[in-house]
Amino acid sequence: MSPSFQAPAGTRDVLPPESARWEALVDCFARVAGQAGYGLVLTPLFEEVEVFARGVGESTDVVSREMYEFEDRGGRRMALRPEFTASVVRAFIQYRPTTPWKVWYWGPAFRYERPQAGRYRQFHQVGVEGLGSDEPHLDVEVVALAWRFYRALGLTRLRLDLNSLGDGVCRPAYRSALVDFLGSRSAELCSEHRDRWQLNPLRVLDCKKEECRAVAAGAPHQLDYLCQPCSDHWGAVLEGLQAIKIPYVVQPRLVRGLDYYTRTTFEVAAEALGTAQDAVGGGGRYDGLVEALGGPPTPAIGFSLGIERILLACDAEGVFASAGSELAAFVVDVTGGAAALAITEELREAGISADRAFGRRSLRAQLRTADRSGAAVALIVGPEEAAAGTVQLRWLRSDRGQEEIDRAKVVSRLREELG
RNA sequence: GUGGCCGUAGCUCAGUUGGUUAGAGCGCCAGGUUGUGGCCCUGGAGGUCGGGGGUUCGAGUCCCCUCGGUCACCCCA
Repeated sequence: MSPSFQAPAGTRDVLPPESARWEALVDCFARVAGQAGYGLVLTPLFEEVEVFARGVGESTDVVSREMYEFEDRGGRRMALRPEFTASVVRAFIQYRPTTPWKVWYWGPAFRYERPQAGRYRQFHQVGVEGLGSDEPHLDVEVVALAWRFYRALGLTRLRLDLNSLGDGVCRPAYRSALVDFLGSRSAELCSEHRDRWQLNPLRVLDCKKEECRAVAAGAPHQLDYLCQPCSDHWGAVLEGLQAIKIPYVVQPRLVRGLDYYTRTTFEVAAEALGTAQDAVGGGGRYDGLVEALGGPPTPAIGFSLGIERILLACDAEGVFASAGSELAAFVVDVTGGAAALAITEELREAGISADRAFGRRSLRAQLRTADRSGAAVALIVGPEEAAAGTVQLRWLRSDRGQEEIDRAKVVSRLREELG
C-alpha cells in the first residue's frame, strides 16, 4: 500500500516504543548536564539567515548549500537552524546573562543533504555551551560531560579525537606555512583538491583520498605552530583530561567544518558503527564567535551530539534498550465499561498509572491486552463483582494468582502493593 | 549535487526462462475455554506487488520516468 503522504525525504517519525528511548536519552543528558550546573536553553527553530551566515561561516558547506532558507510573510530572510551554537550565541548577546553562562539544549536541526545512514535532513542533537571563560578547565569540564553522558548510556567503544586549531594570532602563521607546503606539492593532490586546495587548505588534511593522505602525512601540524598562550592552553587541557582519566587521541589532522572553531576541537567516533558517519558528537572552542555576531569579546566552548547516531551506536553495541512498560494497572470490565471508566480515572487521579480496553471485548481478549500492556496487575470487573461492589485483583507478572477486594479499597490496596 | 543497489500484507521476506483467483512466518482480530492473560490449536481480516507510462496476447517479473529507502562520494551529528 502506498499512503497519499509520507514523511519528507530525510525525516523520520519516531513512534512508541522507540520514542521511549528518545525520552530516556534526553532525560539522561538533562541529568548529566544539570548536575554540572548547566541550565536548559530553548531557542527558536529558525533565525535570520545572517545569524548562521556570519556565525557558522559563509564559505562552509553548511551555510552555502545546506540551509533551509525561506522568506517569511514580512519579507525577512530566514533559515531553519542548521546547528545550535549560532542561535545560542545570538541569545547570549541579546540577553547578556552573567558569565560563565552554562546551558544545555536538545532539539532538531535541519540541513538539506542527501540522506544516508545516520544522516538526515532533520536530525536531532543534545549539546551544551559554556560562555565567558577561556580557562582550560572549562574545556576539560565540557569534554568530560560528553564523555560521562556516553558512558551513562552504556557506550564503551568510543574514541575521543582531540586537536587545537590555535587562535587569531597563530592560525595565520600556520596557515601560510601550510599553504607554502601544499603549494610545493599541489601536483600530487587528488583531482578534486589539485586546483582548489587554496580555498580551504585545512580541508586537504581531512581528505580521505590516497593522494591527499600521502601529502598530508608530511604536512606541518597546527600543533607545532601554536603561539605561547595557545600552547599553554593546549597543555593544560591535556593535563586536565589525564588528571580525570579521560582517554583521548591527539589528531593533528582533525579539522572541523565550521569556521568558528579556535583552540580546542574534538570529535567522538563510535567505533561500533561501520558506516562513514561514525561521528556521534563534536565540538570545540569558539572564542571569536560572540564578537563576530556583534557581542562583547567572550571566549566560549561547546559541543553537539547527534541523537540518531548515538542510538545507532547503542544498537551496534547492544546497550540502552528500550525501557519496558511502567503501567501499574489494567482495568478489565465486561459489564459495559462504566466501571472501567470510573476505576481508571480514579487510579490516575491518585497518581497510579492505569489503562483499559475499549470496545466491549471478551474477558479473554481484554486480559490478553492487559498482559501485553505490561501492567503489573489486572483489575477485573464482571457481573458478579459489579453486583457485590468488588473487583478481582489479578497479578500478571507473578504467580500470586488473584484475589477479590472491595471496590472502595482499590486505590489504597494498589498504593501499598506498588509502593 | 554525483554514482551503485533496493522497493511484494502492519513487520521480515518467498514468488522458477514474463503465464490463470499473489504466498509464508510474525503481528492483529475471533473462536477452541457462554468468567480469566502467557503456551498450544483452528479460523479470519488485511495487498490497485511504491506511483505513472511503455513493450507484450499476457507484467510482481522486461524498459523508461518518478517517489522513497539504502550504500559510497561530499560533508558532518
